[in-house]
Amino acid sequence: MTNISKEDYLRVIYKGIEETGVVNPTMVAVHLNISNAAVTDMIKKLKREKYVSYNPYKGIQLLQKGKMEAIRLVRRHRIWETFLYQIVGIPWYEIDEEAENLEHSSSDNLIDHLERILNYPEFDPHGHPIPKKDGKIPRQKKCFPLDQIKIGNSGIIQKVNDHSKEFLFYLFNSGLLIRKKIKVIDKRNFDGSIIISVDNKELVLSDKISKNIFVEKIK
Amino acid sequence: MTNISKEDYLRVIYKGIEETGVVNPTMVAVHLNISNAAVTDMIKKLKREKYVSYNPYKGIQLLQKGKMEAIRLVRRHRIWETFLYQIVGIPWYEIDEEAENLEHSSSDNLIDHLERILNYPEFDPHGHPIPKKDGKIPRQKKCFPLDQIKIGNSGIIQKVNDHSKEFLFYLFNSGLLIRKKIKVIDKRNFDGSIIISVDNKELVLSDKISKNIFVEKIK
DNA sequence: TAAATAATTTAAGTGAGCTTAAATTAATTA
DNA sequence: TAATTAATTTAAGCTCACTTAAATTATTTA
Repeated sequence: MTNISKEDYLRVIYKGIEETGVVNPTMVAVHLNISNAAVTDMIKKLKREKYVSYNPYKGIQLLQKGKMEAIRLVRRHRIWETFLYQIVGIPWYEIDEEAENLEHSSSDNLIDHLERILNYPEFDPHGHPIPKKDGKIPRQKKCFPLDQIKIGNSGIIQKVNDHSKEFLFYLFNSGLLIRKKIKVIDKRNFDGSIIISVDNKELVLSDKISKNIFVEKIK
Repeated sequence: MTNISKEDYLRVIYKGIEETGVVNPTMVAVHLNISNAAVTDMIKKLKREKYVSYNPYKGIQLLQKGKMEAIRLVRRHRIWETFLYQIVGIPWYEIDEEAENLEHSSSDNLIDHLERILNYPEFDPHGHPIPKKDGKIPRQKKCFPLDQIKIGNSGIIQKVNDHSKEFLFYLFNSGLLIRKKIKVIDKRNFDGSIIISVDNKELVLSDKISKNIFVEKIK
């Protein structure tokens, strides 16, 4: 048994919209690693309770109530990540899974305390904005997935979109950290991989990796 | 639905034994606020999985496996309480309920980090010992419930056994904190209440209150 | 020691959140 | 546009952790 909560569904829907603009039940099922039938059930419930609107084949939308809940959860998650990283000293590539556990079991009051201790940070260690208590989301720098940067151009890593331990551990060991400057040296069209330089070293990145690294363009 | 976990049962059994020496299903049901029948079910399961031994009307015992699990949970709980109090700044009378949420969703690794930050504390803010990683429990000062202290004698508050917000809030506002020195001025036999002095003020405490305050005797 | 009381167990049932398999519906492609 | 493919829903069923009510068993008390 998995026992995923309503909150998890809302978070996945929210992040799906944030990242790809549209979310359908299959995407939710894949992300939560459950059957489509289970998602159908839960969407019915979320719809009945006015968290989402939904039309088959047209995608799921968050209604006011659902968006608020999702943002509250995302806030809790990202504040925990920042706290675990900055105060507790958990490594960058482990904070996501710890935060995922804690986010469901912390009161708003506790989260506000953590935020104060951190001095009201605007971004988490992966570069994602931390929603304020009132739901406002800090403005992000305009940035692009690394695979869209042209040969010869440079950028600063501002965000990573995949939070799996393996992916982040790889980036960590390659020195591909937030705020690092990189330059695109070459691209291989046949497999989409990309050659970049960081810290005067050259690295070959698969398209799967480069699609999940977001950089701010610089001259 | 309440959905109390196996861990909660073990914790209640452990603390029951710690405090009164013996635990039966009814006590567990009362503490967890569920029906006796639910406890019967779970005890069957805990027994089958070798966490506890049990004979009707004879009480529940923790087996090695169950004791280890319970101690692990108690450790997590008390380290969180200490962390929330010392590092996060949550008030004394609120840490128990926050910790109760967090204790189920933190890895051993996270707990070890918190313990290090706290410099390996031996007691939590309520005066209870924090089990070490290896399961060892720090030695406590010999102490007695306040209602057993004789008139004219003094003591130092070392532990409180009721962690409810209302109880602790009352103690907090009366200045009855851990390490405080108190003296028993008088007792009323007809209702078991007791008059003590703390910080040069006199207080009347019901027997329900004084039974939950543990003091170390001093001359 | 029999009756009263208290503790415990059994029985039947509920709701949440899943599962798989089959059926339906929509979108895409030949 | 018909056939194929993909997305979605329905149906039936499972487990878990509860519930209440009734039955049983042990302990206590008169």
